[in-house]
Amino acid sequence: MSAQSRTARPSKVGRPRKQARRSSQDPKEEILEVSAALFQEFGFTGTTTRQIAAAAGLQQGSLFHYFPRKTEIITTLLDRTLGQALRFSQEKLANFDGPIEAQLCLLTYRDAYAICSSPHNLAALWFLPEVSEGPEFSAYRSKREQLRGVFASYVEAGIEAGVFVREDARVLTNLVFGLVESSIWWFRRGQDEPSVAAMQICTSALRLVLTAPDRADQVAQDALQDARSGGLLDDDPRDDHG
Amino acid sequence: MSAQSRTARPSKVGRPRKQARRSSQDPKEEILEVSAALFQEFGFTGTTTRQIAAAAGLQQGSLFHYFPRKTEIITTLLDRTLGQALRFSQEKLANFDGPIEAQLCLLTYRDAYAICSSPHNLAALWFLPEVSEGPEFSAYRSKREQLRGVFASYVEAGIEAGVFVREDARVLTNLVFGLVESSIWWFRRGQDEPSVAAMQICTSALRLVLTAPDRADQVAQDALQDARSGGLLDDDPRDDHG
DNA sequence: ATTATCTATAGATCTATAGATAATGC
DNA sequence: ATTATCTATAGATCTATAGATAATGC
Repeated sequence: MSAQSRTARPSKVGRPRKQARRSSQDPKEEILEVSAALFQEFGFTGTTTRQIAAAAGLQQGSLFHYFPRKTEIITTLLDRTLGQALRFSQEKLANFDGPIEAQLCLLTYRDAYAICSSPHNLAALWFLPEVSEGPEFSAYRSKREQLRGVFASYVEAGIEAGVFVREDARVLTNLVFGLVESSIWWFRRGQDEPSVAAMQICTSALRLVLTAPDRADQVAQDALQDARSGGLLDDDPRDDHG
Repeated sequence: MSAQSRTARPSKVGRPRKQARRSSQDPKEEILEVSAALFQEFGFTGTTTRQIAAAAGLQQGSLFHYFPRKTEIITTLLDRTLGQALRFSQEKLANFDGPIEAQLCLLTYRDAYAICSSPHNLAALWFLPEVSEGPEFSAYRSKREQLRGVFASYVEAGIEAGVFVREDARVLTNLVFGLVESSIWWFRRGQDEPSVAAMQICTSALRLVLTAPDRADQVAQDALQDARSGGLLDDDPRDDHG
């Protein structure tokens, strides 16, 4: 999380590795990266510390120099996934005074973009059974529920204003949230373009909620142009939702 | 799968259990049920045969009388999840000659209903990392891809006919499929009503794809009424998609 | 002296098997 | 005799720790 922990620093001190390093990355970062990939392939319990160590180029026991327990690897990853998304909605979006449909558009765009542009599909970690059910992760889950709550508040405001369809707000929120998160499963990293996918998702979300759904395309285009010229989408949204 | 395997038959023969049975269900069924629940809580690798046995009221070793290996428990469950959904689209829906939007409506309704009405949220098993990535499950995955293919063919036909929006067919398919499957994560068994949720989902799907999205509600209502009077939705869609 | 690694291993699992046991059925 | 169960255990893990080792830095 700290700026320092992300920088590459191939330390010279310490006993040399059995197998020479290939990557000149911070070992801790490398462990996190390979773990993210392995967790998605084998699950959390299904991934062994031996596998992680091998993928990161260490011996099994050496892993514990960086993470005292296996669980801390995944909690570190989870910690990184929602911070910016929440900050965006609370700091930037809250001060953006466009119509409610433009606000929901930006929220969905931003979140979808974050999911799609994250290099290791970190958002998928929330769907690991251990994470979505285990008591040791409930603090992380409530952070995610907070994000869903932001979606809910915008959906409710839109219904209230008569701009969104008068349907069950909870279901409507979940459909929008589900639409955004579906990109976790179909977006192809390296082949698809995050900004294109995010635009398709945000337009689709508007078609779902607007009482005048044919306006969706226009609303989405205008909202994004507005936001861009207002500097609302300036910062790189990477390392956001995952 | 066979009719017989689902019937309750509390056998009198054999050594009595250490803990007397509570349920008078077929033990094999009981094992499948508790396993489904445990897999969702702890994952496949994260669920031990000891946990399963305990939940089913047996000793750990006795489990292997019913399933020679742990993997066969989950493959049996997966086997049950897509059969009817595929059969519906291939046999019934293929012979239904309504407009393309009505056909997609019925497909989404039927699939969403199956997901929501399944007692143990079996559709969630597809999202277990071991299942969605492991080579030993690729045969099961391709069955699921077949279902996605059915969705794709309807979406493509609708675009071709000019009734659906001219967007990337692959993305549009995935958004619709994602919308349907999102119910896996938000539908509350026992609280929400499957038919209500399925109707909301199918209407929303139409709003996503139709060039005239304001027609969505009307199209969905008409399509379902038509299908019901035509006997298309007669059979109980339980034990379908999961 | 400090650090990053290695090696070896304790202790706790976990799956699956072998063989005993206690019912019913014939 | 057949069946469904139990008990005990082999063999293969898996996480985490302890202590040795091989670098750099002072």
